[in-house]
Amino acid sequence: MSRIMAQAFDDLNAEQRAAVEHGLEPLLVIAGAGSGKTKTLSCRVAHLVANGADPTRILLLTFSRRAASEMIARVGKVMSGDVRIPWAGTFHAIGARLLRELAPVIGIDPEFTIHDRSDSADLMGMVRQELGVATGAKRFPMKGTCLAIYSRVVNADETIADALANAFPWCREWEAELKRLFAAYVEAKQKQDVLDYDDLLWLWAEAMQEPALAQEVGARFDHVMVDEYQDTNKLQARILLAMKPDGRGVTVVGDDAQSIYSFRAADVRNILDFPKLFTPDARLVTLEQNYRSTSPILAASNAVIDLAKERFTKNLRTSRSGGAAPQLVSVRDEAAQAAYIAESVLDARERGMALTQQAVLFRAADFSAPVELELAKRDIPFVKFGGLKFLEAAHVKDFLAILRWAQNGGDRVAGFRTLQLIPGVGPARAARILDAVDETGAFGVVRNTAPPAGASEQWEALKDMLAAMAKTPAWPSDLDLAARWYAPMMNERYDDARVRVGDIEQMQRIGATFASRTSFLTELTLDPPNSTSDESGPALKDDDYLILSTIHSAKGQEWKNVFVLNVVDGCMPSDLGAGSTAELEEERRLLYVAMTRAKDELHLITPQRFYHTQQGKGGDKHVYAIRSRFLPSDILPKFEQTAWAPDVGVNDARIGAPLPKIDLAAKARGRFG
DNA sequence: AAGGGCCTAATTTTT
DNA sequence: TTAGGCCCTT
Repeated sequence: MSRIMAQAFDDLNAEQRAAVEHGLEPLLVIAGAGSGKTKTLSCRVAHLVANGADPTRILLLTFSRRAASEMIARVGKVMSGDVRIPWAGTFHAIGARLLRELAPVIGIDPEFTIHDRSDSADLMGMVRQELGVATGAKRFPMKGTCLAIYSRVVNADETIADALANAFPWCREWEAELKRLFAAYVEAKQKQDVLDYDDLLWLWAEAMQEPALAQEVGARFDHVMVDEYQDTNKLQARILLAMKPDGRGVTVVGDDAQSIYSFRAADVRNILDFPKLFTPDARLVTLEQNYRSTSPILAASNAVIDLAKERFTKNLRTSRSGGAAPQLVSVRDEAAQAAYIAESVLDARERGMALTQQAVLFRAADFSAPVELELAKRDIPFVKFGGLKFLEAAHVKDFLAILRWAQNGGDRVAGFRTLQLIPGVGPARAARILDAVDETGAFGVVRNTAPPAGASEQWEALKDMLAAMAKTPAWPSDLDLAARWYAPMMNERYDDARVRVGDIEQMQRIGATFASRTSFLTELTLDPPNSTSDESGPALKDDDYLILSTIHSAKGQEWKNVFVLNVVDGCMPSDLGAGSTAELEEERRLLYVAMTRAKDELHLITPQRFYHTQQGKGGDKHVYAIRSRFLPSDILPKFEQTAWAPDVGVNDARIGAPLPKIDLAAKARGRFG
């Protein structure tokens, strides 16, 4: 046993040690925020390996990509030398890997392409159009909504009727049409050798219904560990149980107080009901000692989660006494909020706290826009996580579509997009061309099609490019071929082509690090660049930078100094999430997750007014916001309430104006009563 | 059949 | 504000 490992083991508390040293029987670890969950899990892996377990026969499943990389890094750190866990990743990534391997047995093409959310929505849109379901007088759900419903049906293992009733009640009248639509969507995917995210789980689960396959796959792994189990859905639970019916070697870890993904059909019952799945019950170990936050921060967080309707875990305790109470900061508006953050961050920096030890968290990705502006103005470097935009940009999608279509000529979404880049080719002609695709793929069909009038040059170029790509799958030179073909079209289409060219170059750089076209396209879909720093290159990585993150993306992370934006009703809870009780409770847990990220200092910020976005420059139309309902007055003593205003001056006439007196309580009653 | 222009409705969180 | 859908012109 290495010294690092011995050290890590010595630091374990009794509960952590129990989890680490537990044997083969099924094990559930309820691990509260900051209770050393990752440490416990990685020590358990190290302990198993030290006692003779084969690392290649351990399967580590996580919910998010970020959790996966964190876990892999920690396991590597705790274990001596260069022990690697080759089977570690998200459910989706592991699913993709297994399915490529199992493809011949389960009747799918091993070269399948994976569609991301927007590709899937596009295909759904095409099918929706063909089926003509949307022609009536009443509005049929939009393509994105259709996909969301489909996804719910698959992930929650529900019927369409139940999914509609549970999550999309306003679409209930369309049940029959949706059923037809989904049937056609599934057929389209199969015809095109395309899988969507849901297929990665569903096909895996279905393959495991075949006992021989389940036995074969299950027997590959002596240990299966699942992190963030509270965020798994019914389908994922089904996969786990099919692989390990008796639960031997299974460890699941999670915290029901941090369940925040029910919009993705995550079902907290998975973790709550886990022990009873087995006879005898699975062993339950509870970690309630928090090592992260100071006691005032933890007390405030506990107070927030205490108000939850339903609780299964007890309050956390900490030994980190002392420290300041969390701040509840009232500011005039979002601009002042941004200024407050910039100044506080710099102030903390002066006190010796690195920017990477500080984070700004928010409910929705665009809340951070004013903060980003302010930070840019003051030259404070930052990296933003969540709200991924890079792959959503039209030019990036175009570029990837070219590569995808070359890879899989049957991929209609990719072909449709690529073909329409050519002047004179619209939806109808593109569809006609795609209908003629056979086993000769994209190159074959282009070769056999007459060029559209007036675009023979581009058509020839397309043919040459596809020919070159088809000849020898030469990676990464395919990237250059695609970029060179696309460049003139980008200039035609976009006024800001110069900026976009930079993105394409970035894609080329990223792509060049992959071994093959297949692995590039697969990885990019399953693990898209999730921070804006990924765009601006690795240079920033060495520097000190502030973290901006959605709360969802912040899960599992911790920082010394945490700012939470817009802790007002309408933002937290989000107006959109305040419908049902269940949604509201999830919003509450979201605030809890945000607060428990903080180690030493925590600031909840409440801007008093939000300006209307549709108005001229000097416009003063605004609405008043009230403190989040998750912070009722009786828990306010857990906070230090302050008001903050920026120094007067600097070309903003609004700053420094006297505040009007308003009855916010009355406003609140009027708004929701 | 393509493409531009206008109107309308939706608007979060992630694999 | 913007993305998507629909209609009208070329």
